[in-house]
Order: sequence, then C-alpha cells, then structure tokens
Amino acid sequence: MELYQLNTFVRIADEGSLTRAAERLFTSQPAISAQIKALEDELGVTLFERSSRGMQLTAKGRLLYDHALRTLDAAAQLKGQAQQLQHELVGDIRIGVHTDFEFMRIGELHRALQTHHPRVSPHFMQSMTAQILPDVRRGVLDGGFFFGPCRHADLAVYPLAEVPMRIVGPQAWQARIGNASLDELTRMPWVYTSDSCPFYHLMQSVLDETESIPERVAYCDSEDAVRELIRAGAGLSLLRADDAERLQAAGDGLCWSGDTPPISLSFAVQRQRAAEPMIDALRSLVFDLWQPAQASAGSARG
Amino acid sequence: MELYQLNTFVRIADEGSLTRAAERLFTSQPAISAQIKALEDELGVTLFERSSRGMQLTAKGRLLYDHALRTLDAAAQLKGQAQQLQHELVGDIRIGVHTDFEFMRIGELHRALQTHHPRVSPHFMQSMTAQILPDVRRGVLDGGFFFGPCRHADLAVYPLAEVPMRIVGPQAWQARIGNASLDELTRMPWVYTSDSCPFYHLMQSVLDETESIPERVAYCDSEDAVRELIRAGAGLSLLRADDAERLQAAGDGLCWSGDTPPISLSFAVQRQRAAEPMIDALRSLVFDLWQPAQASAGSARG
DNA sequence: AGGCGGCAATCGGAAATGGCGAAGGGCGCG
DNA sequence: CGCGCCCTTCGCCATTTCCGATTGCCGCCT
Repeated sequence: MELYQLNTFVRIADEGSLTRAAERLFTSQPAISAQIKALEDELGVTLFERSSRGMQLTAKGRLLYDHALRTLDAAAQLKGQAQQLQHELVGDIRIGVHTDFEFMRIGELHRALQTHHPRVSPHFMQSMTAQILPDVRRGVLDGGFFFGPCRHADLAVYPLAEVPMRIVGPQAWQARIGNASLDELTRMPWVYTSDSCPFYHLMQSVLDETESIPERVAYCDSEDAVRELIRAGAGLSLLRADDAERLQAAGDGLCWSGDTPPISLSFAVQRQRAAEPMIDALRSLVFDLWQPAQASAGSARG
Repeated sequence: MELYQLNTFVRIADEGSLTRAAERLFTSQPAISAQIKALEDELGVTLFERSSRGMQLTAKGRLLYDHALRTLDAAAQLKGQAQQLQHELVGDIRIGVHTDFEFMRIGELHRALQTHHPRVSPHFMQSMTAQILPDVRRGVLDGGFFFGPCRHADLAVYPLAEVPMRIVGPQAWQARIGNASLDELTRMPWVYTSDSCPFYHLMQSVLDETESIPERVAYCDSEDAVRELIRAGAGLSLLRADDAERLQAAGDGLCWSGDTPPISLSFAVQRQRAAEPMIDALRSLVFDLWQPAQASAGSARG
C-alpha cells in the first residue's frame, strides 16, 4: 500500500470514473485500473462497484475512503511542513553572555531571533569571558560575547563596540580619590579580577603606566563581586562606565575623574562553523543590534 | 514521497543507523540510503546528520519525524480497518414489513442483525404484501415478508410459518354470529381487502365453499382499516387469530368459532441475489428467528 | 432489434524504479 | 598508522509500473 495508490483511490471515488480520474492524474486508464486492483487485492476489500457507467464506492470502500483521506492529509501536512522548513532555520543555539543581560541587550536579541527565526530556540548562558572563549572553541557554545582581545586563531571574532571604563573607589575615599593622580591611585589598595579575566590585563596596562606598585587586596572573578567589594570599602577597581556611574549615583562608589582606556566588546564563533546558516544568522543579528552602538562609540572615541 | 520511504525514515531515526535499520527492514543498506536521499531531495530538507557513528536526526528531521509517524499511523489504521472489514458485512439493507412490527418481531430481528453484523444498517419499510413483492423484484427492497403464495419465479421464497386466521364480526352481531354456519355468515355484509391483497384470495376461497354470495360492504387495503370497520359494525372480515382475539378481548369484535384456514407467512428475496453475503445473512437470521415458531405452528396444526 | 458510445479489464512490450553487491571515503579508536 | 565501522556511489539486474491497443460489457438511441 503506497500513497500514490491512496491518491488514485480517492481521485477515482471523487470522479466516479476511471477514465476521468486518469485524465486528472495525468496518466492512463489501464494504469490506475491496475493500481486499484492491487490495492483491493492487498486490502482484501472490494473498493468499487464497476459498471458501464463508471466506478462507484462500495459500502466498505466508503468507510476506507475516510481513512485514505486522513492518510493523504497527514502526508500533505508533512510536505507542507517540509516546504516551510526548507528555508527556515531550526534548532537550538547556545550563546555565551559574559556580563549583565540588560547591558548586552539580550532581550532585544531574543526578540530579533524570535522574529526572524521563530524555530530557533536560543539558550543564553551566563558566563565569563575566560570561560566563553574555550566553550565556543569546544563547541559547547555556538557563539559568545567577550571583552578584550582574542588570541585564538580558530575563532572568528566580530568587534561590536568599545566600552568605556572607569576607575571606581569606595564612597568613603572621596578625600583620597578626589584629585589624585594615577600614580597616587596606584599606591592605594586594589581589587583585582583573576588573571584570566580581560579586566586584569586592562588593569595591568593602566597601572603599568606608573612606576608604583599596586597594593592588591583581593582577587575575584565576577563583576558582582568587584562591585560588592568596592561598596564595602575594600579598594579601587575598574568597572564599565555605565556600571560605575550607577554605583556612584547610588552612593556606593566614587568615579575617578581621569581617563581610562575603553575595553573592546566582541562576538566570537568557531571559524569553521561561521558559514553555517544558523551561526551566520546569529552573527548577523548581533551585528545589526550593535552596529549603531559601535558607530556612536567610534564617534565618541574619535 | 511514498509510505515505504516514510517507514524507512522513522526506522532509521529509531535505530540511529542505516545498517541496523537495513537489517530490521530486511533489505540492504545502500537501498535505504537511496530512499532517504530521494526523500530528502524531494522534501528539500536534510533529515539526518551523517557521521561515522551513524545517522542522527537534524532539528528539522525531528520536526518531520512526528508528521511521518502520524502519516504511517493513519495508513496503519486504514489497513487495520480493511482487515476488520474483510470478512464483515457492511452497508444498508432494506426490508419490507407487511404487517405490524411487533407480530413480525422486528425488534428481535434488529437486535440479531446488530449483534451479528454491526456494520449493517437495516431499514425496515412498513408496506403491504401487494407492494413488497414487486419492490423486492425491482430491487427497491433487499428482502421482504409477505402473506400467501408467491407466483414470481424470479423470487426466492422462504416459508416461515402458517399464521392462524379467524373470521371476526362486530361485537353487536353476537346473536347473528353465535352459532351461525359458514353459509349463514356468507350472506352477511363483509369487509373485503382490495384484490391485490392475499387476504382477498383467502377470503374468496373460504366463502367459495358455500353457495351463497357474500355481500361486500367495503374494500380497504390495510389491516388497521379492516379492524376499524369491524369495530364500527360494518361487517365481517378475516384477521390474524392473535389480532382477532385481541379485538374480542377489547370488546371491539367477536370471533366466529368455526375453523378458518391459516395463511402462510414467507420471506422473499431476489433469486439472483440470494447468494449475496448480506442477503444470505439476512435470510439466515430471519429463518433462525422464525424456525421455532414454524415448528410450533406445525405441531399446532398437526 | 441492432448499432453506437462510454466505460473498465486485459495483454504484450517498453520504460522506470528499486534493489543488490562491490568499491570508495571519512572518522574514531587502539 | 592501520583497522573497523558506517554511509555513499556505481554498475548491473529484477521487478514494478506504465502505455497503447484491444476486448468485452452495458445502456441508449435510432
């Protein structure tokens, strides 16, 4: 029993005639006669009453007609679904996010994915730069955001923006930080991130401009922890400018007024997989989302 | 797209391997490889990811897998239904009933049909002997009950019982009917049926035994009408014994005490169609239903 | 009553399809 | 680095499917 036989079956039933059905099916009358014969033999049921006026369903044929319709309908749905899926992206995609979702506009990214690729289910994995890059390389993540440079040749990196940074200290240190020079700041206690974090290297490069040696008071590997230690008066550290200003506005910290180099925000995928439609679509959406931001950041820098 | 391809599709998906699926399908591995390739080409969708470890559904393949299952399921239901129908009787059957349903045990016949042939829908058509026999001959009815003889050679007739008859007159005629002879009765007014009715001939034969001429007062072609005219005092007539006694018990008529020949009850179908399974099944059930009755009627007569 | 037209079944040859074994190539494992 | 597992490709063969022509049946019209 095959679909083409069922199709022929319902067509003959609808037309009431082999000859007309054959025309509609763009085939010959003997062909579909044989098809029905084979179908009847296989089912063990006489589907039609033959007469000189044509073919008419038997009572049993009428009962089986409905089943045949249902089967053909299911097959048509399959084809329709396939047709729809043909140029559509389908599947899961895991995206590493290295800092807070709001700043990274994950909501907007999610919405854009939903709109353009409704059958793609994004998984946003909160992580850190130091974790995200290896995860992307190993294929644990399909793509990921990160701060700073990327030294892995097997990753395709797309720069998105330059994120301004600030040096922030405890609120209580207003007198010490006020008009301090970088050199003076350096000699104060610092809250460091762990050395796998891009902030670490940024901090190193900032403090290396002076000849003083920073007094590290703590290492931690999350921005939350850094903020908390600043709030607790442990020492100075680097924060995203927006983060730093929010901290200051809340009375939990003090921004140093001097310049601090920005850190680059990028998006990485496996170079090998960069051409995969889903990866490419993701990159494209991320890029569109940050493009204007990058432009403004660029103009701000220039 | 054909069912065998869908079957192969789900089998490979379930097994996770072409080779194993080929074994389960009792075919070769290149064969189903080509099937899947053809299916993928037709659908325009890659269903599997090929690796050295086997075949694994893609995300799109997983979506289409469900549709394939549904389609195969519908096809299986069709086959199952056909299997069931194979040795089952299906369809409508029209049965002519010439007298009241209760006497004819139509309820029991319906129940028997329901039990033995649940897919047969009986249509019980209230009619008269004079109408039923031609209707069966023309194929308007598939079978029918009737009283009296049948002179049509193209009908197969199955005698069911001899139904006792009584001469009945109006209640008011008690004095006249009491111990009257048949000859005396004959000279009284009679309610006749129309001459196409078997009662007519029975009546003729009864009254022909005498030399008197019956005084006909009315002709009518239904038992209801005859009963009503007797009740109204119009004249004598013939009724089924059970009918006559019920009339008498209700005080609406009087049974003559003398003997009256019975009338034969039979069942007729087209001789040509007698071997059709449904006709034969009907005949068989009718026969079973009346067999004991006929035996008792026979012994009552003997 | 006989011829005609429409319809389905049958038949023989041709085309297409599906299937098989052998060979080829990628990938992971020891 | 070879081995085994697995899927793909290829050439050939068997089966199925299809087509045109023909036959046979039935109802209708002349």
